[in-house]
Amino acid sequence: MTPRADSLTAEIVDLIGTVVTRYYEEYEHAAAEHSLTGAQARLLSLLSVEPLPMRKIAERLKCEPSNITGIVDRLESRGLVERRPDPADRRIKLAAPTAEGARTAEALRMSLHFAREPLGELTSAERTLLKQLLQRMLGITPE
Amino acid sequence: MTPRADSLTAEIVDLIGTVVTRYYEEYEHAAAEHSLTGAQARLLSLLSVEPLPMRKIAERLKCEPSNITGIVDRLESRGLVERRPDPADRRIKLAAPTAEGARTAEALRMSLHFAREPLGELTSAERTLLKQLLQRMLGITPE
DNA sequence: TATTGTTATACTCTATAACTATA
DNA sequence: TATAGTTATAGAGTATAACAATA
Repeated sequence: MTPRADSLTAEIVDLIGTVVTRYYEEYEHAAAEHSLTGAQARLLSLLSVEPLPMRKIAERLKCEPSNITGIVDRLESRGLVERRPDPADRRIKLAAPTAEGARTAEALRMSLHFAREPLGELTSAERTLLKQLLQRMLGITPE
Repeated sequence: MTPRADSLTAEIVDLIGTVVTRYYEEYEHAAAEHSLTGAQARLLSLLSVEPLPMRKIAERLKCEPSNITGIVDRLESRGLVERRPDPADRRIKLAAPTAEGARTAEALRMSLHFAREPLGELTSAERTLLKQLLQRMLGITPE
C-alpha cells in the first residue's frame, strides 16, 4: 500500500483540483457561448458520437432517465436534436442530433480545444510524458 | 505558437476530461455522504480556510451574490455555518463555520484524499514529475 | 451615491414516484 | 411481468432585477 497522505500527493490533489475547476469553468463558458447549459452541451456532445436511446443517455450521464426527457425537449425545441423511432422496438426513442445540432457540437468541441491553452506551455516531449502519466494514473494501458 | 490541434494534444485533452469527470463524481459522492450538495460542500470548504463576507464567497465561487444567501441559509439551518457581524462595517455579514461545520469540512477533505486512489498507481518519482508538469501547465512557477 | 446583503422571480437540473405503451 | 419513456412533484442552484440598511 503506497502512502497517500504524504504532502506530495496532497500537492498533486490540489493541482488536479485547480485543473478541474478551470476545465469546468471553460466548459460552461464555451457552452454558454452557444446558448447551451452545461448539461445540454454534454448531452449534445454525447449524441454527436452516435444516436442513443433515452435510457442509455441517462446511464452515460449518470442521472435519472426522467431528467433526460426535459433536456432533450429543450434541445429539440431549438432544432438541435430530434427523436427517432427504433424500428426494432417501438418502446425506444433514439435521440439524434440534427444537421444544425451536429454543427453546434463540432463548434463546441473546437472552442474547447482552443480554450485548453495551458497545454501550449509544454514541449512535445513533456506532453508525451504527461500523457503517459495520466494514462498510468487512470489505469489505462496503452497497447 | 505551438500547434494545439495535433493528436497528442487531443489525447491529453481527452485524458484530462476523464480525470475531471472522475474527480467531480467523487466530489459529489463524498459531499452526499455528509448529506451535502456539491455547492454546499464547496462553500463550507471555502469557509474552513477563513470566514468570508457573502460578497467574497460569490466572487470565489464565481456566481451571483444572491445565490449565496440561500446556500448559507441551508448550511446555517443545519448548524454548520453561522453569520457574524463585521465590527468594522455593519453592512457586512461574515459567514463562518461552526465547530461542527469545521469537523464536517475536515471529514470531507479526508474522504476526498482517500478517494484519490489513482495516484497510488504512480511511483514517488513519477508523482514528482506529474506535479512539475501540472505546475508548468497551470503557469505556476515553483519558488 | 455606492456598496452589502436580501428578496422576488423565473428557469434549469435533479431525484422520486406514478403512469402509458410496448415487449 | 418487465422495460422504455413520460409526467408530476418538490428541492436545489442559477441569473436578473429591485429593495433596505449602511457607508
